[in-house]
Amino acid sequence: MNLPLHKSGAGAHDNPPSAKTAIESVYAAVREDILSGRLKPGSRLPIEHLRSHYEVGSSTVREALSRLVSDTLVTTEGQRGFRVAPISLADFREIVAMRKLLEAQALGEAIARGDDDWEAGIVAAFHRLSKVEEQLPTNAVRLAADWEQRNQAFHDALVAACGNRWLMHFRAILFAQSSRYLRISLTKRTVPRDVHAEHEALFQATLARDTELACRISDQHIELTVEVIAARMAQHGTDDI
Amino acid sequence: MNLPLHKSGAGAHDNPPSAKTAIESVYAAVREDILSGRLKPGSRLPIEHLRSHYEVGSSTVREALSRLVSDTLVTTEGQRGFRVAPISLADFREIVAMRKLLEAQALGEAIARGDDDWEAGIVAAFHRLSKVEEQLPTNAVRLAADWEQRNQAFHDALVAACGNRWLMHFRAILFAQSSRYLRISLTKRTVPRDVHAEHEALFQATLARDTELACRISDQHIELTVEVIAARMAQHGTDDI
DNA sequence: GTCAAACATTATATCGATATTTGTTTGTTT
DNA sequence: AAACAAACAAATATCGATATAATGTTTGAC
Repeated sequence: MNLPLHKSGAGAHDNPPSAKTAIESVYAAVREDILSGRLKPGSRLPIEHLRSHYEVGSSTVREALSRLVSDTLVTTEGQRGFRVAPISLADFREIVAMRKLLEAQALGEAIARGDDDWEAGIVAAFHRLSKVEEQLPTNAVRLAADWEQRNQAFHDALVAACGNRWLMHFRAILFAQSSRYLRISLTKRTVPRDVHAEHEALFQATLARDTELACRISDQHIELTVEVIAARMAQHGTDDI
Repeated sequence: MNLPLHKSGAGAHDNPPSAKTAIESVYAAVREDILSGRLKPGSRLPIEHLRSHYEVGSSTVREALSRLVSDTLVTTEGQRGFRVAPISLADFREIVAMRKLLEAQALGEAIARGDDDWEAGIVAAFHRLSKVEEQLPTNAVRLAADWEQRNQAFHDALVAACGNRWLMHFRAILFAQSSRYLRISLTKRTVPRDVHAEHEALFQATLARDTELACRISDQHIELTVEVIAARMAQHGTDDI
């Protein structure tokens, strides 16, 4: 967990805007702590604990947690308080299935509708991602956060021209859920995989406007994470709860 | 809007469970008021107003509204309070596009995995729906609420065997959004349409396990609502905001 | 007559205290 | 010793009050 951050305009997120109000600060902080795994899946989120930790009132904490509920990062039942949403291999498989569906759909629409600005955005994002992926083998741990940011930016750029806001919304939710799982595998690589090659192939196919090929690569790209996570979770014994 | 309901265990919803706590009561009530159109799209949701109306504290209202935010039925920006999520024809078109995608996917998986219980559930739900659709032409207004409930139950039954919880979750969100629009057209029918025939075709194709046909019918079934809503919204001048 | 700045008003965001509920421990009974 | 019940402890849900920001209005200048 972090140090108190109330009224410090920090927070390098794009999805939850800038975080001006106290609720938004706590929302962003808890969200980040969940995504990063600092708050363990299934663990309780005691109000009083968070309240003193973030130095805010209890209602503020409750409201922040409430907003995380429908993001499905936090659960709440009856009168038993809040919990970090649990994870499981089965859940991850369902997330992956959905991501394949939505990502392919978004990619197809983006390819059909994208203009020159869209292409330029992809080129730029791919360049930034490539830069960090070159050094990734030697400096994996140090660059992990940077890579994750640029990876997301690249994938966002690919579908930026997709006109459907609902598709983008659901896609963002699933991406956040995925990253909870993927951070498990960031530190130690169990399944060999040339991620950069996948990204490059996706990059080429998209700019060539080859929808069918791009979608096929996207599917594989997402599907490959399953093996990685399955291996890690089996090894950790984290496959339930 | 409704009468106060705090601590009265009412609420005929299934999605938001039974509503035991005050927050859940307010959540369910506001949700229903939004879906039914009693709370107009884009209108403000002043805390004090709701507080006295539902006879609860302000924090309770805030928390209930917060949970509606990520359901995308309520919006909130900065320090400007809460609003009912706006509607627009463009938004509805995007919802429809997503629903076609997800409904077809869910239907396909359900057909592939469904067992006898699944079939039985469909038969029962279809029977219940048919009963009310027979009388619909003569008694449209009186049966509207009943029809809506059974219609949802039927469509839920069709995809009940789909194993992907995320798919079901997103589907439920979109269904709720849709119903905000569809209630506009429930009272007065502008575009002639034999809904029962569509339901029967969908019923037959699904039980025959003809995935391709069922998905095609499902697509058409959803797509047809666009014309209905487009006509109504143009006529109402509600196409923006 | 238009614009802008200070003020008043309204409503939001936030807080800490209180009342219920849940979970646990202790003590009693068969 | 096991099962049950009552009392205790911890944490949640809820409340109303206060501080703070946003909005609307009046006043004053150009």
